[in-house]
Amino acid sequence: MLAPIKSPRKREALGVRSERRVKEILMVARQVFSEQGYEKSTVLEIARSMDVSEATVFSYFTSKRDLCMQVIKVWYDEISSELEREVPLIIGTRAQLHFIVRKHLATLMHEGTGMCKLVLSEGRTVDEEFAEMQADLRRRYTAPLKKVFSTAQRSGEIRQDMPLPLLRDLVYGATEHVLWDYVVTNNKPDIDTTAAQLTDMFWSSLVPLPADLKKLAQFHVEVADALRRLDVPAEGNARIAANAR
Amino acid sequence: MLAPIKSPRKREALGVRSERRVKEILMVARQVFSEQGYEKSTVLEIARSMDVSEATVFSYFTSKRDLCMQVIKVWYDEISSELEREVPLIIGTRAQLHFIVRKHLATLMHEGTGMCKLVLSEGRTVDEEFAEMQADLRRRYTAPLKKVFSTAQRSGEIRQDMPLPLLRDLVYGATEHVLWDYVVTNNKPDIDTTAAQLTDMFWSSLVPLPADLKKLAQFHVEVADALRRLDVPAEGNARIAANAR
Amino acid sequence: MLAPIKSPRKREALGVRSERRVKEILMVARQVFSEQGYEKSTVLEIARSMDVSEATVFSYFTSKRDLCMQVIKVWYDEISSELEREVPLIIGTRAQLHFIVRKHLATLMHEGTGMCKLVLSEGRTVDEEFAEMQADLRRRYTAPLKKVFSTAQRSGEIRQDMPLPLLRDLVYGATEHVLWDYVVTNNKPDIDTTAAQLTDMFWSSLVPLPADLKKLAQFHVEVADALRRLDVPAEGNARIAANAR
Amino acid sequence: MLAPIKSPRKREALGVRSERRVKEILMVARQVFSEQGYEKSTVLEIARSMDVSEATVFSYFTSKRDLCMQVIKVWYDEISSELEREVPLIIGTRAQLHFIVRKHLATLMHEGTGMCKLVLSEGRTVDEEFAEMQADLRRRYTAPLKKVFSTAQRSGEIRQDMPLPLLRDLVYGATEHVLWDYVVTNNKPDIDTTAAQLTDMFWSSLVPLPADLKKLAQFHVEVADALRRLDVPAEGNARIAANAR
DNA sequence: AATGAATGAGCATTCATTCAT
DNA sequence: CATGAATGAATGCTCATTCAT
Repeated sequence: MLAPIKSPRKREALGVRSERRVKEILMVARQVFSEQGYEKSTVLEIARSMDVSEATVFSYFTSKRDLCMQVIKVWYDEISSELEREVPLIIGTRAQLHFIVRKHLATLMHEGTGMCKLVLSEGRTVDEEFAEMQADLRRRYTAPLKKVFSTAQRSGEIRQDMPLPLLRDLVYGATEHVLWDYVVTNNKPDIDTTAAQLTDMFWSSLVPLPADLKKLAQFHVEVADALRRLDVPAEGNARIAANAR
Repeated sequence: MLAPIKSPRKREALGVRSERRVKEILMVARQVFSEQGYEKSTVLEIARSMDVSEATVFSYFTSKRDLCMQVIKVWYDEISSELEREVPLIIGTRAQLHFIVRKHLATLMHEGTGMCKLVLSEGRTVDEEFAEMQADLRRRYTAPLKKVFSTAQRSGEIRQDMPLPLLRDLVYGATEHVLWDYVVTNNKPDIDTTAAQLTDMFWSSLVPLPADLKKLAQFHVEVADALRRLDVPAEGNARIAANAR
Repeated sequence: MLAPIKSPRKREALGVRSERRVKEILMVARQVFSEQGYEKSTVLEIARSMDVSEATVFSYFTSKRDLCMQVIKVWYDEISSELEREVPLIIGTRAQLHFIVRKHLATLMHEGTGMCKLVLSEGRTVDEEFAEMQADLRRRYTAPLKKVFSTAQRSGEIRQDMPLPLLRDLVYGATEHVLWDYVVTNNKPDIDTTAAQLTDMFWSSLVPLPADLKKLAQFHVEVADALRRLDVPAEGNARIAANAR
Repeated sequence: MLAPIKSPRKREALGVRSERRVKEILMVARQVFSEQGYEKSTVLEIARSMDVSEATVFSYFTSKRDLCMQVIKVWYDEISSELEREVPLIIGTRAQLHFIVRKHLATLMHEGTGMCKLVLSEGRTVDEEFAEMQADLRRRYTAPLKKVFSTAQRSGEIRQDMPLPLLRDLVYGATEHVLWDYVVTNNKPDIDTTAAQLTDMFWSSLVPLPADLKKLAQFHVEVADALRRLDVPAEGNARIAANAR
């Protein structure tokens, strides 16, 4: 099932000079793709941006899609490596979660809305052929968080009644939604604040609620509800609720 | 005398037959767009799928983009209407949240991965010109949840220290990430289970965690007392655990 | 060789009401064609301008080209009729020439650059099939001038050593070139002045120069030339030349 | 960041091979355009006529209109250059006029009715965007005649009571009307005869008609006298006819 | 190693024209 | 008589991709 990669003979014999070229092209391509999006970018434009002919680009990458995927791959590889190196240095599940969330936000926002779009949206469109590669990249990228979570689950630090993928969806979904908001509205949120708030909420979701507290909270909700139904302003309750964090 | 915008063929005063046609085209277009994505779909294919000429399609919609936007708009309008009608019938914030999450999951998964892709990914790509319309649709669509949350915040039922947009990002982000997982892996998760789990986690994030749990206990005692005075037997024993952050 | 006119059965049985319709359409079409030019005009626009469907237009005219040709024909017929009626009322060859030139200028400039363009340029483009009709219209249109000239030639009032068509080319060519200038630059020249000037020049060309005067003029030219070659400023000659009308 | 105008493929740094191609395309395009007219010609046909793909043509010219304009421009440039070089070599205003008229006739008739149509009719239609360029070409093309006339006017050799543009309209208008006749009737007139006749008529229009012919006679007498004093025998008998308006 | 040149395959969009009702 | 609806047939233009040099 592996995409039958048209083995580019040329790629084999790449010397040092060539490696540099590849990186150069990837850099420019990242720039162009993230500015215009995949469909609107043209190989010509990429080539021209580095004073090279289209043909040259095609001698290093088999296709436009290939090039785009490499761009995305580079991005994922970079941040994945960093995560793999840095996360283990953090102590404490919550702190690790916070670190990952913050990093995700920060990295994607760093280059403006461009990479956001590319990784979050365009990357998704670019064809089935690369679906597997995408999945692999994504898997590696989310592995650190997954590891954090599975360890924490095993130790009972976080709730065990939720499937791991769902926890991942919670974290990345919410975080990326924030990023997408940024893309659409172009309002750059404060990274630190947002990361803290997100982590806070995630943590609330993750932490195992002791049965009693849970019951208590539920009770609180129900009473408040009942009061509301009686048209009695539940001022008192509201005040109780208003002092968290 | 300014360049007279050549209005598309007819479009006004649609007869009954025409209305049917419009709907027919929208249906087929939804199908095609959701299967292939916007860029890879061609108007020709849409036309052929309904044994009609390309020109016919263009006599009902001014452009390919117009058509696609209408498709997306119809989808949003439908589900938005339903939400606006149904959510108020639900009693209780948590139940409303659950309803919305479940509905979101169910609706988008209902037609296979197609509409997921279209709404979640393509919908995001299709051009600046429609950005505003997209935003409007989205705004209306998320309005019910927003209202639920803002009401609940005002009453103190959910925490007030989180900005509304972030709460929305939490809910829609996580939910849509689950959906996207479905798109990528093609593993359809169980809707009810997932909705329940997500809601559970969201609720944990949303519920106000009183910093001073003693206050909560005190509240319990007082309410129990009050109830006793009303001859209503109160249940629930408040043993307080101290692990909330 | 006559263009096999697709006999429009409909046209035969046209009642009075229909005649009115035909005229109505022709009016609107003239408007549209002259504003936008043939290629850029659409039947749809013409139809809409009179709140009728495209199909209706086509039930009165076999094709867009037909319609355009009718528009041009109407224009030619109108002005031809007028010329045929009015020219004979004028007395004197020169006055008749002046009248025709002035009328040509005035009529074509009357409706702005639109009809100029249509009659002078678009009319020429619209297809070989109608070439003959065009030629006929043109022939009838130029007939009055031709008659004036042939009469004057026979009587010896104007020179007989020039072929009639060339005289016609002289008059219409120059006049229409003036009109075209107007189309291009959009500077409307004064009709009376221009007509007078053109007629003046035409008349000089037409009038038979008595051999002696001709020789004299030629002599004048040669002497002036010779003087110039000697670098002697021919002030005297210039002064002599400067007092004509 | 303004919408970056996607420059057409190459176009800069044309190699030797390319230059040849450009000329080749221009030649074929001239052929096609002049045979069919702008609107009816298709780039495809031009491409096929030279066994090249449509895309190739578009890689040398940004658009169909661009191509057509280049064709027209080349024609104008060629003849303009020739005129600029040749006219100054001619001695005598009348001879220069004759030369220009003859050249205009000859050049346009040389390639059959094709270039006539293109330059005389299509050239006028092809869009506002190129209006200015057209005007420039035309200006340069008519400049030699204009110069001849303005010099002759200043020296008093031709009448000064007519605006230069009108003189130009007279000459080019009549000449082009002759050409258009050729286009319509396909009867090729004899170039030399026609040029001579036209020039003759033009000259009659241009020559200053002294209001007081006596002055002219007097001038003749004086010059004759002067000549006699130089022992140069003067010919020409001044018998003055009185029919100049 | 680099590229100039060429192109195949598309693709959205327009409109005159037809015809059943 | 009028027309709503449908469409066939073009057409200009774009770009990823190939390949000889």
